[in-house]
Amino acid sequence: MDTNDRPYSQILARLRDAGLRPTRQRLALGRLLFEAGDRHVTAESLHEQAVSAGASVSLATVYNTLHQFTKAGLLREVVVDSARTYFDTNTSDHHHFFHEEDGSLSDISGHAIEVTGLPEAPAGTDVARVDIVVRVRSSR
Amino acid sequence: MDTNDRPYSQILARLRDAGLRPTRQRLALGRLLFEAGDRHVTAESLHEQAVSAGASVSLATVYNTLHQFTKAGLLREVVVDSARTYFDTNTSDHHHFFHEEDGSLSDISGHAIEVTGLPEAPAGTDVARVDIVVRVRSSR
DNA sequence: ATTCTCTTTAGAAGAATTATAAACTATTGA
DNA sequence: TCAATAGTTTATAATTCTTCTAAAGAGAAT
Ligand SMILES: [Mn+2]
Ligand SMILES: [Mn+2]
Ligand SMILES: [Zn+2]
Ligand SMILES: [Zn+2]
Repeated sequence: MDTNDRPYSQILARLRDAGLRPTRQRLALGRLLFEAGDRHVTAESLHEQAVSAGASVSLATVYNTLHQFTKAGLLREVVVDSARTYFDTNTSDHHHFFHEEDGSLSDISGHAIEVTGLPEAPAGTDVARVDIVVRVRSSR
Repeated sequence: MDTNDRPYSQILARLRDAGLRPTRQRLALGRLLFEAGDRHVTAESLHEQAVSAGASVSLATVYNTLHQFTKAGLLREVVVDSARTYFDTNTSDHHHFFHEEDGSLSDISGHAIEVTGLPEAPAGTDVARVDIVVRVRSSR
């Protein structure tokens, strides 16, 4: 009943709502993902963090969990690099700065953004999403 | 001196300007890429097309050539799918519709597009490019 | 022609991701 | 409580895309 119970129970509730059993692994990954504000992770980076935080979880489970969380709407995928998949804990409408040099992402709120001049979607198709990626590099 | 000489010599000139020897393989790939209007290819798709057009070229050479052409400014990469790399013969400022179902791309001219509300690039960085991907799906 | 440099290629290797199937664990309900 | 059940984890193999290696081949220069 101390203040540390809240995060746990929030994550428990998220797992419950998603129909996922609150296993040791999912709780550990859920805490890493959702207790620290918005995050952009790859399977490898989250696995490393979990292991170095003392959680015993396999890379296969990290992949499974990221995909399950994504299907449950707790995460979304961000495509910015054809070499690896990023997962984003911010599921609201937003866009990204992508640092090509170190592979890091930062959010651009979707509220202020407006795109004008887009043609209609090709005949027979509907727009699923509009993604904007601003690729940046260190100046000098 | 017939009309078929023009495309060849255009591609020869492009290779020459890029400092690339006009080998049988580069000419064949260059013709497939540049004689048919704007194209979006993957290494695999271009290799298949080359082979079925009777050109004898290895997949490794297709990868090499796509990267060399990109470095020379004849192609650009488009990141829309974390599973494979697309190369685009349209090197002008433009954006894309991406059909997630069949992996096809189509161009959105950059001229008409305007994005408002973008924050400044993070401190110490410069914008290298802004990419807009409109993900579409078949309606119904 | 000879030589030099660049290019191609088969095959190995690398990296990210997914599949398999056996061991494990949470949940259920006797 | 305690099986029985269904869901989960994981080591390991497999897959896919891409890059590397090093030897053979081909264009360019002399
Ligand atoms: Mn995936
Ligand atoms: Mn590449
Ligand atoms: Zn984000
Ligand atoms: Zn294009």
